[in-house]
Amino acid sequence: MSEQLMTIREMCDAFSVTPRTLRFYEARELIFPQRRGQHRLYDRRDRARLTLILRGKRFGFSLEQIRQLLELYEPGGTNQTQIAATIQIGRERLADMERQYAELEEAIVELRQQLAEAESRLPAGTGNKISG
Amino acid sequence: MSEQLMTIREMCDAFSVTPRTLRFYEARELIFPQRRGQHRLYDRRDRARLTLILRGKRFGFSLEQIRQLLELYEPGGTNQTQIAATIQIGRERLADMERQYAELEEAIVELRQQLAEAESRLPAGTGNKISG
DNA sequence: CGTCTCGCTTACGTTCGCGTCAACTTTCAC
DNA sequence: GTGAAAGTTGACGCGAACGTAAGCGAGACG
Repeated sequence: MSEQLMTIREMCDAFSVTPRTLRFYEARELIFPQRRGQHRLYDRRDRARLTLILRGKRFGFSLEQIRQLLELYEPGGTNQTQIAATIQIGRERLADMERQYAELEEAIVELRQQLAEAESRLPAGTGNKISG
Repeated sequence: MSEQLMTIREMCDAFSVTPRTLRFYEARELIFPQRRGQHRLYDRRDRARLTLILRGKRFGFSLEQIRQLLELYEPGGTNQTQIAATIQIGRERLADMERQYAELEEAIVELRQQLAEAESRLPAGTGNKISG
């Protein structure tokens, strides 16, 4: 039971995606489910990758960028040059994310200020639902 | 000179966008440059809005979401219902951003770990540039 | 045996965010 | 004035990331 294979429908329900999406990711070589005959079967690795894919998307990365990143999580080849290249890509994504992190914090602070200001223009208790 | 009007080209150079982009944002009602005859002129407000637009995009928001958010930064109408609705949208975006912030931190930690692990598979000093 | 459901592939359609002409007008330097 | 540069409005095009419909097996069920 360490493998726990899932059908495409089970995957869709678990991750809230459509079959089309999973097949699309496979076509773009982001996941590689095994086949039982014609049918796809997804194992733990596939689920881990899908988790990373969906997360990457939420951060605004393209599927191609995510595909490259995924190589970091799979010790694909032992080729030194290849590994170094993958690491380089990982560093760039990391830098992106750190920039985004800092900027996001700033934006959150600003938005909170604007919200507070806007709320002050409303009479007390006008559709406000902060607690409860 | 408190207004400091800029032409479309100056805006493009300042924000690294194309004229097409600025006209597109205007068509979508995200910015409202004044006109001198036919030509557009951008003031401080327009620049502030553009800054917010580009920032919002980096966080993965759609232009429509950004447009709605921008109303927060402009005390547009005094209609209470309208203001309350805008605030509601602002709260939702803020929640999005806070979720994203937390998730981003987690992803950064994970990616750092993966990078460290991958780097350990390389002989020391193979294209590595950590301290520059 | 028929038919239902699930999944497969192929292929065209769609939305978003612009890029890229094309054809004009406006402005500015000289 | 004249010509080049800069700006304008359509209109069509494009890549990314899927949606959607068509049509074809393969099993399960009664």
